[in-house]
Amino acid sequence: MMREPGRRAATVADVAAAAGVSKATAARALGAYGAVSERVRERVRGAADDLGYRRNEVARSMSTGRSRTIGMIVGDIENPAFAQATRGAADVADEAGFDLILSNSGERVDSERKAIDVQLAKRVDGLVVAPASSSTLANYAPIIESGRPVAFFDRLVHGFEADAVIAANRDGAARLARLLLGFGHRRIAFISTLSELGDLERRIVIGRAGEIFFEPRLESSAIEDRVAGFAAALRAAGVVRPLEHVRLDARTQGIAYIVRQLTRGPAPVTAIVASDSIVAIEAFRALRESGLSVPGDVSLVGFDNADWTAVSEPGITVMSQPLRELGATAARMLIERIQGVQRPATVRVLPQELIERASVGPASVG
Amino acid sequence: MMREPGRRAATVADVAAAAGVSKATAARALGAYGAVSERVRERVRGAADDLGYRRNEVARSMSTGRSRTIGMIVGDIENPAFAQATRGAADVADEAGFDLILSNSGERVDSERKAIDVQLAKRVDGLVVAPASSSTLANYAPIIESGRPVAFFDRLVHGFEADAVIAANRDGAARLARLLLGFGHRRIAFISTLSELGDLERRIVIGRAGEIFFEPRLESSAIEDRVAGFAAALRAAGVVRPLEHVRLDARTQGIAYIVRQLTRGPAPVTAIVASDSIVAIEAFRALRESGLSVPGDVSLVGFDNADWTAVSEPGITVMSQPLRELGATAARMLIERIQGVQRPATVRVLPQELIERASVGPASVG
DNA sequence: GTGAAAGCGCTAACAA
DNA sequence: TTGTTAGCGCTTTCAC
Repeated sequence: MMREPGRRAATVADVAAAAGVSKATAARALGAYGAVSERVRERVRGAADDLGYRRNEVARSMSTGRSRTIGMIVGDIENPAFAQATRGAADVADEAGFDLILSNSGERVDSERKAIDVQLAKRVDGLVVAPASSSTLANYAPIIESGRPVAFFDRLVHGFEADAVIAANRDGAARLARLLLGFGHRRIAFISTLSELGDLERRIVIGRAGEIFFEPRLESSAIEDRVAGFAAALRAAGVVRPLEHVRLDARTQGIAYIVRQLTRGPAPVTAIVASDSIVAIEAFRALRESGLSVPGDVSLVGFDNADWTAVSEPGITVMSQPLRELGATAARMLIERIQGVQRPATVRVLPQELIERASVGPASVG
Repeated sequence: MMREPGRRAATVADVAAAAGVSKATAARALGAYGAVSERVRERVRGAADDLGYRRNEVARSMSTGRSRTIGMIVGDIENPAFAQATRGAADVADEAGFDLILSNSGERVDSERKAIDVQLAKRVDGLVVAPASSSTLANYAPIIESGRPVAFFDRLVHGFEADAVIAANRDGAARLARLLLGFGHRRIAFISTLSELGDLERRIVIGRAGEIFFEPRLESSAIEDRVAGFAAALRAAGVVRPLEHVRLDARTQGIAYIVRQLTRGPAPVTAIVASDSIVAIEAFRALRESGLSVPGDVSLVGFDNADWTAVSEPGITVMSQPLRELGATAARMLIERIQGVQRPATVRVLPQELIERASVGPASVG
């Protein structure tokens, strides 16, 4: 039914009056809760249609304390990886009757905190977040205080008891490294735009099973796992200083600059592992502009099976991430919690898949 | 201040009590409206901090009728083009202190209607939407009835008086076509996954200035404009049946199939215009798999300057869309409306930019 | 099965 | 400048 813009929207009270019943009865009929007789229900529904009634979800949230909305915070929507994860979460949410409020953290801890505050203020029923920092527990404390659940995805928050779903980054990175080692590479670079710089060598810790990790932890648990897997594979192959060519926080200097630097000098790297598809594409361009051929002069592999990696020349060998599943699983775990399922905090680890293309070749002699 | 999860959240009333003032005064101090003395403000703020008070936006929306939230509905977040537009809108919204609720329409009219209903029920202050159909006015009527503003982006809704921002598609398509014509192409295909099939030839209308349009209109105004610009350029160059190789709704048959079909037979096309980067990448792969070289056998151009188009071999010549600006401008227009600016509905048209790469060559003889 | 009334947490009109 | 009071539209006891 057409209603003039500006006229006050119909409320349950209006519908109740039109149907000749009480507000409570009308609300019950409209909200599909409580018990209403068939006849009354129909009468109310009819009146609602006539008046063009649409439920005010704000008022409903107000009285129930629940909003049927989940908040999602990603590093950057524009990054296709996050876009896919968002899609995965959105589909699950939609299926379960939840809406999604989306925010960008820009991978900045303070923006993330603000985003969390805002979403909490909106009384989202729970949050799905790709933590901007794996070591800033303080950002997530307000969520717990609010009594609402949270599910992390893509990265963990060290020492924070919560549901999370991540990819098998350590294993994936190790497989990528072994692939390169198998082609005779020894000087292999690892480049990421995330996580802080610093004296990685001094922070490395070898566990009793020979596993490698860092203390204190890196900013992003995903990068930490990748670097650890990468380093462990190199070390297992006898490379003495596996961290020598690791470059984190690459945005500061610029990926192109770093690539140039790494591929020059007396002992240039012969292979590069790019920590995501954005690093990969920039590295790929930088190599090209330096007149270096892939894989002739330098082999290049990356994470994320971005669409361009299939059509570039050569195609890029990548460790594909279960992006949609990451988002979908996080949303699913969160919704379970919202619906009251009780179980200890769980971390799910999803496998990665190696997609071999043509960007890896034998190490050039040098 | 740490609060045990589960304990009731502090409200203005609690803060007021703790600060020894009335609820109204506390609310004024907290909400930064009305007049409060400096001393009282500080006392209230202090009490709020102690109690870990965080404002309940739902309650605020309830009483103000405004939610500081704008709804955005896109065809598919996973499509990088929408992801960029979303980013543009999100940044503007954020800057202006608004949040964004995001929904996918999946380019389906009924899903879109549901999404609009839900967002309206959430009492968003306004909507930014990429209409799933340029001719289904009914979907947007509820927005007007609700008294809330809407801004369309990327596509228009014919006959619907509202703010909108689109790209100069007609011009862009014509430029792309002229580029190909200049290389001697005459049999040029245009492929899109959107808009319905049907007897395009019979629907074409030539205006008195010689301009081309369709009656009834196509499902997507963007595609309509692109086809019209494309056809007009071909016709101006003396191509008798400019619509002969136009293929819409390509998802049904599959892009690969269509490409194979178009490039075979006695009079194969020598060039393809892909209506977006997803069509382009699939067409590119199909050509490759058919053993056809680009641009040797077939030239390929597209819309959207997707990242892969710069690293594929050859690089793809594209008409770049002002995606971020499309989203940002729509959000800006919407927020102006929300803030009460009065002006007639406006349609902004943003220019497209030709990025020439290596996917266009002389028409192969045949 | 239905109704009356209270209340969610905030803002806003009015009074002091 | 501050306080009192009355809602916003819905859900939810508690009676009947």
